[in-house]
Amino acid sequence: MSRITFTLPDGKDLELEAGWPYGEAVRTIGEGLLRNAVAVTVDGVHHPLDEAAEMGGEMLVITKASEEGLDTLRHSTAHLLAWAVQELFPDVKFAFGPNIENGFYYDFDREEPFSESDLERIEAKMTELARTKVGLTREIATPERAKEIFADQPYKLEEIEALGDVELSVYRMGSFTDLCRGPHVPGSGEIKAFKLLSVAGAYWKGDSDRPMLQRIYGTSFWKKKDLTAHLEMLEEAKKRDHRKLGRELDLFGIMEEAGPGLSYWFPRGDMVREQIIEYWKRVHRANGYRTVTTPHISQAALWETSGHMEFYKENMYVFEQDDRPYVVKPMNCPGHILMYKRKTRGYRSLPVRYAELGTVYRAELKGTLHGLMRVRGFTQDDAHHFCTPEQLGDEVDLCIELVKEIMGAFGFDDFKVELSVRDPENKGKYAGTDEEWAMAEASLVAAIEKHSLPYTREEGEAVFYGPKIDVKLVDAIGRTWQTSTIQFDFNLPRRFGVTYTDADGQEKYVYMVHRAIMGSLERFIGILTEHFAGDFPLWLAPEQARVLSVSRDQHEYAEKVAADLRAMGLRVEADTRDEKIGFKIREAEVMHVPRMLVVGGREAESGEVALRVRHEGDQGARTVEAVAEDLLDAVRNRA
RNA sequence: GCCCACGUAGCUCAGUCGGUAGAGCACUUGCAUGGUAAGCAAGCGGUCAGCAGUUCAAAUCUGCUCGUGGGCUCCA
Repeated sequence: MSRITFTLPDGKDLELEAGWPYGEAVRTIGEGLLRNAVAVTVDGVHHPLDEAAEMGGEMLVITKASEEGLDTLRHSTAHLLAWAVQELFPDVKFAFGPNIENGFYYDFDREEPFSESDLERIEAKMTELARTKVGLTREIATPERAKEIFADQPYKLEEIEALGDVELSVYRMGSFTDLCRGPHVPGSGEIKAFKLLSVAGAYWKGDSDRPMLQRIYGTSFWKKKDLTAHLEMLEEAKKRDHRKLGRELDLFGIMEEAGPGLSYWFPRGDMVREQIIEYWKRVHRANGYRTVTTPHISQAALWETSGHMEFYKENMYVFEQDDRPYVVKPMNCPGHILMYKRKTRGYRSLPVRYAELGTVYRAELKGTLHGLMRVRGFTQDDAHHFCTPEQLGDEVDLCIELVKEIMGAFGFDDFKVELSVRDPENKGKYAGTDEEWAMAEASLVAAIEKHSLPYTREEGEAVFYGPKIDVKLVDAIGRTWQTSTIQFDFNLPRRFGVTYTDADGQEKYVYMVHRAIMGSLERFIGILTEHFAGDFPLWLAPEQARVLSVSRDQHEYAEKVAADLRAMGLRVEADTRDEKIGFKIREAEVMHVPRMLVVGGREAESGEVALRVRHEGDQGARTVEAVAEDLLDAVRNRA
């Protein structure tokens, strides 16, 4: 018997008798590790633990505790789902079933749509099949052999064809066989805590010209406890849904009569919006930006120059005036460029930074609209930096600084950064020179690293006109939202001839940076609503305090207290209806008013208020001055 | 745009087998002036999203349209 050698990540070598299962190699490292092992990878190829090892190589053990381990479980659960579907609906054709961020899905081709009750049946069948505790075994197949196995599975055959003449791997779990790279858990017995969540349509390979399949989504965990926690998070997200809170708290909404994707801001919501705008403008002016305003419509000629009429037309609202085509602006950049170009610019006057809360309209596909998160009319917190190559680093640095400062003001301090660069294989489809791309990328990396933000590099994810950084934030219940973006543009300066005169007297193209921090104001307020669950901090709350009179005799005093507080710049209303105090408190609580100032006979007498804090309850009597000071303090500290 | 589901009063929802609609809250009015999350009573309010069809009869069945939701796709 020959022996084979595995190299472990720590550099140590491990020997194994050829033909023994990989699990034995893992056992040599440790019994405990074997118990927690899911599968192994040798030279990047996945193998089940009970598979006979034939060749040595670099070995990695996938454990349950790792992210990859959980991904593996979810992928295996997708197979279990497919197996259950195969048992219940033998005529179904199978497409793909990968793990995804919080779970997994599997795409099926079936005439009849799956119903909610089908999901219950499938889930019950999955539980039954998982309990058979069969192993998940791997088999190597040539394309010819794979075509035999999947003779009646057109999607698998298409995939085998696409993969070409390579060694394929096939996984079997009970009577279900799938073309799959793996890895998988050792057996169905590992799959215990899972739940099917929804059915939706999905195109084969995401291509709208290909057949529409039925996608079943689900999630899976090692422990019941973790599944329960995840399902509770989903429940919590439902409770925080900004569409629901927007209606309940009388903040914003979409009017059916007016059309889809168009948001309306009611008095309370508009107040929140105004606080954000005021803060945003203050911060920008303090950081060397000049705020500007550009019109909502302009002649289409402007968008011919920018290239939008050619490449973005289906997303634009185009109409006619004076026999000329006009466009409702989908972006603010051309407007800012015109402003930059209104005078000649020398290198001494750069950088120029124009910022605008510019409302833009885009004809998004109807099916993609979603509350405030995806609308057709929205306000970008847009800015454009025009600078020299030497200034690039500082400009990007400023952008990141502002992202941290502004997001920090709203309580977000956990970010995920993605750097999107060119597809190195396909440089031809991008604007700009190699030199420009290299310099832009270097300045982005330098800025990210200076702020020691962890980031991922996404090859080929850059837009054609330049590399970019996208920042995602993590909210109160752990969800991530993409908000900020910092993008270079090597395209528009050339199209519009945006230049400056350098020290050497030469006219050169400016470097142009687009950036948005909140992204869309509407969407950002939607995110904030969900993040705070409707409990906006005092500086944002539409109504910071409500004075509640206990009985008729204090109505006048209540109005006076409210008026005094308003005079100090606070947002305060008085509830002087002839209702019981319990009723008024309930209404104020339901509307998420952070402070309630109860005034009865005693308080009217002493010139005080009884302070009630939302979520904390009755705090006892306070002077009006003390309450005012406390409120003003909270607003100043943006608490 | 595509697949699936849904659309009943301002809101949340009930409505059986097809027999032209109900509740709670909200609103209006009256009584009650009550001390920390819903006082009592009466009243008003619906072309059952819209249009067409089947039927003696449609909220209910069918088709189309609009809107909403879960996704796909798009985000030059």
